Amino acid sequence: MFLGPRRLGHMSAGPADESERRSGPLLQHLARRMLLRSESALTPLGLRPRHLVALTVLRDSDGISQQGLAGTLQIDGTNVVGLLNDLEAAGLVERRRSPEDRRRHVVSLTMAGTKRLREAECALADAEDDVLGALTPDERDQLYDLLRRASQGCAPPCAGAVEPAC
Amino acid sequence: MFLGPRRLGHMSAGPADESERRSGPLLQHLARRMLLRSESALTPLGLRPRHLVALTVLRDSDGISQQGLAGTLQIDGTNVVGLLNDLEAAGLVERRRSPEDRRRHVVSLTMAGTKRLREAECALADAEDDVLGALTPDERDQLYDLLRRASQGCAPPCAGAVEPAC
DNA sequence: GCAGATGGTTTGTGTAGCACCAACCATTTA
DNA sequence: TAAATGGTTGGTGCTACACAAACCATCTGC
Repeated sequence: MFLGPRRLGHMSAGPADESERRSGPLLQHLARRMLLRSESALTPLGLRPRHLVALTVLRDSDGISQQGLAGTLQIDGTNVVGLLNDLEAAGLVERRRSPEDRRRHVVSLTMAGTKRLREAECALADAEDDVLGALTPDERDQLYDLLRRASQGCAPPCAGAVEPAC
Repeated sequence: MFLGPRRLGHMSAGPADESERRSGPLLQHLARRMLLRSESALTPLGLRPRHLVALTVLRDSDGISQQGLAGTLQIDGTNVVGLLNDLEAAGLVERRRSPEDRRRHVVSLTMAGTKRLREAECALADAEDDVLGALTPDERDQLYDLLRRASQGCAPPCAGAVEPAC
């Protein structure tokens, strides 16, 4: 395919120049399409897409506090409680009190959680084929790496911090 | 469905070596982070993130029917009506009756819509810096291209674009 | 021509996933 | 000991949808 990115031409195929190539809307679009397909694929596993997001984040931030998780997921702390209640009731995550500060809960994946996450990822194969069908396997791999790096990049510095200045 | 194991990696964290590298949850995670930041950035332009998604899709599928748009955005037709009402009231899109089938509305960006979309994309710069800060400019470019290609590839078959390439 | 299907619109109802508030306990810090 | 903090619970409200019903204009097949 000739996909001439960022060439200013007569036809308005895409953003006019390179300064406006924003991933945000595309991210949202594809995420929605993926979300809809994920729901049905995850139902047999007793999970919802947001649970999977949490598990995925937890795999990369094991031992995070609930506040840290709230910061990474960018959802209110009270909703994190409910989310973790679900996951803990299913035996997929574990809340232990932090030895350093016994007010804190240290959240981590259990064996069952790791296993379930892997199963869920397998179950998402069809959804991904559907939504990312236009990409070659190699490109999907590339995409995954980029998303993962971006995702990790926005967690560690402020994962457990209270400072909103990051 | 038989899924062979992927190639072995040396990465420590993340999916186990043979695990499936699914972009879905990451996509959703990053889309949410982007969404939250986009909202405030778009408010001064009188737009909401979903409007921007629609405009972005329209730029690539100009002359699509409302049903086609509903299919691409994967939202119910009745909600497309409301979405387009917003955008048309703002003068950003245009609904014309299709000459071939006068039941249809052919939707396209107006000049103002194209311009506003570009402005919005500029306004999203900060949000993107924030969410994709871990990626180099080059990688962001790469990401954009992948997302865009995936997004274009998942248009419903013969959705009714101007150029019926199929 | 006519019946039925189709594209779009309106209205109205329901729901999921959140935010946000207030009260509370356990614990840490000043 | 008082105040701040991490987490929990219960409650309210909002937004972005899905979904259904009724409707008009138009197209299609007989």
